[in-house]
Amino acid sequence: MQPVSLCRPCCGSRSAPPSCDAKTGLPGAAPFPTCSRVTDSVPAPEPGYIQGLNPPQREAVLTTEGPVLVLAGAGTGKTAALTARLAHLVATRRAWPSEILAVTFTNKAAREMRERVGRLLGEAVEGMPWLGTFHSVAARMLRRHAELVGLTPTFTILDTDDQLRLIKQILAAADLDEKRWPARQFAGVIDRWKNRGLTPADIDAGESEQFANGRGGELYEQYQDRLRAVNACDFGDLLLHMLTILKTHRDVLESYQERFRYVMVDEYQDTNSAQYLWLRLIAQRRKNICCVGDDDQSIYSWRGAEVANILRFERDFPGAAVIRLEQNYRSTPHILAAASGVIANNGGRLGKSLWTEAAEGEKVRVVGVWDGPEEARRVGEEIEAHQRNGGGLDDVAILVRAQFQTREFEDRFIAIGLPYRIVGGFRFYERAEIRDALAYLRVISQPADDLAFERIVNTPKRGLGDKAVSKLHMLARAEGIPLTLAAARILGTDELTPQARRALGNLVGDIARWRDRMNDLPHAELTRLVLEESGYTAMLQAEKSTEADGRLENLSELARAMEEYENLPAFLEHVSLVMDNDADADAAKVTIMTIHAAKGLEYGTVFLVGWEEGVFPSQRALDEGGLASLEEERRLAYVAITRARRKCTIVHAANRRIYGQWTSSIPSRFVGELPKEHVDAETTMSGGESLWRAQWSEQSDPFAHVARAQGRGPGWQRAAAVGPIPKSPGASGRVLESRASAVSIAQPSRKDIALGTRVFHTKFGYGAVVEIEGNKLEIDFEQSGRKRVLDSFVSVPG
DNA sequence: ACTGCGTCTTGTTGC
DNA sequence: AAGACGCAGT
Repeated sequence: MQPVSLCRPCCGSRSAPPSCDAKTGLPGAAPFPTCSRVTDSVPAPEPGYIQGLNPPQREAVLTTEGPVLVLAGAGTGKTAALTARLAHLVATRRAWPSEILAVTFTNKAAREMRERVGRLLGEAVEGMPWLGTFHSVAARMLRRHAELVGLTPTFTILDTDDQLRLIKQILAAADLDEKRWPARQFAGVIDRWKNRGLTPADIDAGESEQFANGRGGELYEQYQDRLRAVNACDFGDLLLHMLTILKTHRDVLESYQERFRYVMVDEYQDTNSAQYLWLRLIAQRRKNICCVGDDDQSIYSWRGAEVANILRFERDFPGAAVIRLEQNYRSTPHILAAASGVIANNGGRLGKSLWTEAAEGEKVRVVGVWDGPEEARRVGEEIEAHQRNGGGLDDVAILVRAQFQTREFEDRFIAIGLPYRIVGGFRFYERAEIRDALAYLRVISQPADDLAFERIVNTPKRGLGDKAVSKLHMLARAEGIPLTLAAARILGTDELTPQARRALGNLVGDIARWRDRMNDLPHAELTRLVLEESGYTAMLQAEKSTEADGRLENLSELARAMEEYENLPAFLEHVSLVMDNDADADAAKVTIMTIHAAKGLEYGTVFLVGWEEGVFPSQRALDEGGLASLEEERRLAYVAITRARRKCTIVHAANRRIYGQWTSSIPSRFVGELPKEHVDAETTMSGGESLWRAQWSEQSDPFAHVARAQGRGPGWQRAAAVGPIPKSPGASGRVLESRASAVSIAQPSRKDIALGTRVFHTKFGYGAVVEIEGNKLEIDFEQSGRKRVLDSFVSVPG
């Protein structure tokens, strides 16, 4: 290991650099062990993967030994640096591709990295078996050691749906009221435990209190037992089980510590505790771990991500080199400044200042529209204009906060014939027919998969209802065998009605036959055969609706997709881990997706829609998460803006239908946080300004005079201001409440109000405070009953 | 055992 | 508003 090419790691400048540290100005940057060898004045030719990298990027690539934290702002060429680093490690023979662990969060990111490394190195990437998402890498490891946690290597990975059904069964068996203790909630509790790396044994009484009056731990254990019994894992288990194995089996841990000479982690700010512990165990020995991340882009705390992991990296890995990538290659200065202006409102950041050499470009536009449909119309028109100017659709994206917002755009784009693609949404593999088909395949390849069996036992209808299935369950539980086996055995008894017995007999026979054919029939063919013989296709054909036609099409699409995989298990693995499905990525289309899904991507033209209080930031974040979740929403805004290369348009609507109710809304506070000098605001509703004015009439809008004095539409000013809601025709009391909670975080709560305080409200009169939640009060009014109001609207008579 | 109807709840983000 | 769920009817 003595590559000559490494001898010029310092910034790559032609003249001998003074020192790396001086150049980057970074304290604690690890010295390059090879620097001293730069002696001659004839530099070796620079490898291709280094060319075009800026000094800090080079440093990130060439600082191979020891812990490295790369703080990479949005659009700073993080992936370029990461892939070059990978290429470098391989090209200089520091490690074989199979000796590098490289984890990302999304399959997209993993795929991209694989492709780029491939391009840098030629064919050499063939074997990068350990490049993938946390979950796919963990699954791969777990399959090798499954028996250490009581599974077989063919275990199934359950999706949320299966998981929920299993939990429901357990809660029902425990005789818990499903209303009082919803399965969803318990799923959340389990998830959080697993994210934190806690097994049932780690749940103490306090933790256990989180569910069912302290029975949480016990139920968690039952759930895990049940999973093991059906030879299955949920997502959290992939990591948790591996963690358990690494902790309890020294030999396994050491083999991985030995194997992985280098560890690289993308999007480090998104790691949860389990992932963090897993990484730390593996990297502990060699300490060659390079984490890349951006605390400002941490947007997955709801999934257990701990920003703390990145904030404390230097403490975890003493002597870590910290490298900042701050030159942005993506966006115009206006866009960058807008994003920076918003994110500057957050506290506790590591701090980075992005800069760019790009030409100034256009300011960020803020557009106010009347309502949701008009928003879609406006965006549609602008995209058509963009097309007329020769712009391509592939370079345009519409980013929404939540999935439900895509609907409006979909409707509109269908109407005007604008090609679009919705990323995420109703994912292919989550559709009922696909899940049914997969369940058949799971039953065939995995005899213990009870959940799959339950799913298909009566789909299509074959007269096996609840009664028959519960008898099966009883037998299975009594004998401790999987349902498929119980089914075969129950046929020999007279437990079932003759009709049910015949139906079940057929099914059992079918499954046995299909299993036999698994080896001689290509799996795609097998799928077609199963769908045909099970009567599933017939069932859909009988429906004769356009919907059913679509489903049939989906099924043949499924069979086609399978052909690309080596065998059935490989395909099933792919399905359980892969969420994105790019069926027809070829045609030029506008992309509609959530901001979360857009992380890591970039587009020339970006529309950020629905920037209204309650939508973005989302009402839920405002209600439950306090400041922390508001800041996460703000980071989301930062991610959103920084997706744009040249053109960023932010849209907010004055009225929107949410959960079936028309709601009038004020612009998002994030709109108000955009630095004015980088923004062009316009309020172009089809009704013109007058309509806006009429709506937000002065008499009911105490801020109208402020707005007018500023010469802007009132909504604009209100983004930052906090006040009562103007009455609009559709506005109801409920709107007022939700608005109140929307702004509550910005205000400190009052000191002069306590439970029982008698207060006065200009509209509702006198009443007593019965509940205080931050600055929201619940007041029992003498005249008008109980209401929730903001404390700033009441006075204490005295 | 299945179907249709009415009632109820429940509403983000995704590996 | 939409989907899940429970109930009664066939």
